[in-house]
Amino acid sequence: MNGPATPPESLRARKKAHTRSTIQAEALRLFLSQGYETTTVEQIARAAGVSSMTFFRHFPTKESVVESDDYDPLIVRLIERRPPQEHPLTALHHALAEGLAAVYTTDREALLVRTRLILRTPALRARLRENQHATEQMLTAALAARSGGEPDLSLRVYASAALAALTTTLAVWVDGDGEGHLPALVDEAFLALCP
Amino acid sequence: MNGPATPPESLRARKKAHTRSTIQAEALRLFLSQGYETTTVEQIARAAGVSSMTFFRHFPTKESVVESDDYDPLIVRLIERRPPQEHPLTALHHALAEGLAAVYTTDREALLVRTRLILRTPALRARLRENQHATEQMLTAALAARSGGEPDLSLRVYASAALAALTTTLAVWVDGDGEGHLPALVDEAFLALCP
DNA sequence: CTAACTGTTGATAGCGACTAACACTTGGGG
DNA sequence: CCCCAAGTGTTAGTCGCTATCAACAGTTAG
Repeated sequence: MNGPATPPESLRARKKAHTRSTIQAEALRLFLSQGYETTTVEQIARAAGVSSMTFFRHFPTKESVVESDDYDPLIVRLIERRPPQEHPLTALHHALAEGLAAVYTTDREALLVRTRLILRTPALRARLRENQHATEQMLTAALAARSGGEPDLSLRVYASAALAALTTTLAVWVDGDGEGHLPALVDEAFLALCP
Repeated sequence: MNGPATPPESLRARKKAHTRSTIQAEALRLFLSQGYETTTVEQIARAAGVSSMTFFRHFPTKESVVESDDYDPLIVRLIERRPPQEHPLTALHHALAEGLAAVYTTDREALLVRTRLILRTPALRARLRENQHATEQMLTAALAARSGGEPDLSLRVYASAALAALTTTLAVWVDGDGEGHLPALVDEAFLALCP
């Protein structure tokens, strides 16, 4: 049942991956050049040389085409690596800062462009918050596992507040057109939250 | 331009208000009995004895029919009443707690039912988060006005973190089917955030 | 090497949220 | 009493998204 009869190197898989990335690239290009709302799925599909049907076969919704890859597992691992007696907010601070720093140093420009698009498009912003809801529960679980306690109200508050602080920091960074040093802004945000 | 030629007591205005509240009531009833996604605007309109067009004349979207009335002005006023030297998070804590307590004591059951519906419906949750984005900016501005400072990163972090904590508290309250004492939960949440 | 199998795609049809254009009814003011 | 405008219904349309069916190409078994 689960045995992959087609190894990931097969021609079929490569073709599929190519179609997918073409759609994603064309979508981003169109969104940035003419706006998200005014771009139709039909246009994206045409630009990628496929039919609208194929678009939805690769992406469940129009919004999902611009979603970031899942950093959740990375963050969870970073949290579990923090010392157990460390305050939850401090642990979140360091784990999130570390994870973001990795993206910042390698993909700064892409991060700026995509974050700007997301934060300035209501539909994408809503989707982002929805993803954060899932991330929040992962963070809560990771915090509970680290300290050996239960995922109670305080841990959930820490997780949601930390994500809110991170998003706000990204918003400030984008508002300043990426002028400031993002890691420093993150530190400033968490410094305010847990002095 | 803005002069209300028709006083709010006119028959026309009363009819309009009546239609609006009928739509809202029927929508809520249908959402609770058969779910949000599976309820169509057409059904709501029929149940309210109007056409689908009329629905959209009163509410811009299907989601907006279940939106809470705007508590933002109330909260802003409560914030401005806090002593200027008080820590921003503490000021937000008391202002939000006070505002919520008013609703809690008078409309506890309605608050529970509506919050449950919103938090368990992805589309409504997204809309809630989108509203919070606007609320966040109002809170930031109110904090800045109170302290006479600028709406900088730290104030924005406080506002977003406080709203996240409040939402998380409501989620925990709803998960426990409204068993706990909501104001106590709010205090517990903010106690964790600013000890 | 061929035949059966499986995954990717396209065309068509359709639903539901939402909008625009036009005509009709009705309450309110002169 | 009559004209205006607010409120509504009808119709037709766009767009996101889904379901169904058929065609075709890559993969694998015999």
